[in-house]
Amino acid sequence: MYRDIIKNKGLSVTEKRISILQTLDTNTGPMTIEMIKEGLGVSMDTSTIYRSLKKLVDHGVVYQTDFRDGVSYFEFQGDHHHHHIICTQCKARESIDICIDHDFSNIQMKTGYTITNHIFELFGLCENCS
Amino acid sequence: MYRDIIKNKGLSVTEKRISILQTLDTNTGPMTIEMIKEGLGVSMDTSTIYRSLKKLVDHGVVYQTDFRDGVSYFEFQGDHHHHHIICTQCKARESIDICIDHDFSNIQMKTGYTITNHIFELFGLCENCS
DNA sequence: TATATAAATGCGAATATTTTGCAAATATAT
DNA sequence: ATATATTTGCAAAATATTCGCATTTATATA
Repeated sequence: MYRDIIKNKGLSVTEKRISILQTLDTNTGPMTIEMIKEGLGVSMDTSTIYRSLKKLVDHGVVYQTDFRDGVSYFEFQGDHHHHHIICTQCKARESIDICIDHDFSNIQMKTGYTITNHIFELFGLCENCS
Repeated sequence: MYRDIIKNKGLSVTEKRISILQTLDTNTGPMTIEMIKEGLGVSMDTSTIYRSLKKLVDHGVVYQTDFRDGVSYFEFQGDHHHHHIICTQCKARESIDICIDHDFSNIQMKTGYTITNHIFELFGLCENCS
């Protein structure tokens, strides 16, 4: 339940935030703010979407990523999340089901940080563009 | 030699590009476009810096990353490059000398992509902000 | 359940990074 | 040395993202 996910992170539970999570979870693949705004049933101010997502990302509920095309992308992150590979020429994009080591406890120890989320993306040339 | 690095990637060798690489290599830590512009001895148009960096990044000569503060960061990438951990609250940032598996040959096989570069960054709360 | 405090939201506008088109200059290949 | 392809500067435009403030909504405590 989205309500619980939000609550368990110590965040305020609002209808807006639930809607955002639902929208991300329903759609497959990363969404931009614009896409989320359209995907939502309800009307929501853009700044609200930005602010909500920032909280959700910082608490590891949503995966935020960057495909270097000038916009941020967001994806619901249940227990898993996946990464992507992007063609720097034609901008094609695929999900990859790997496979970086997500155990960051060493780094937490060394740095003293509490790690809540991360970004990992691969770039290159797709088969056609190679 | 910067000249050779550029040439070996099949890119045109220009004084501008050499200067950019030199600037990145001289300074320690990730630089924004603004920082690069100031760090350069010579005058260079902003769009030239952007365009040059795009090429250098796409060919794996420069590491481009995103700390989610609205600007892109660039770092010279010799044989190594390093990743970072960023505090989502106070924006503090440290380098980490790990340690993700940089052997992407499996993924290249599976996807057919030729991987030229990637991004990997950790986010969380630093000791003070925890 | 009612009340006080804290946090989230909408609105409007501002900020500033990044991109683009075109002509001139420079690099590359033959 | 010449022709072709690429890069650069200039100036302007596009647009994602952020911010302040008043209002509404959520949370915690009695």
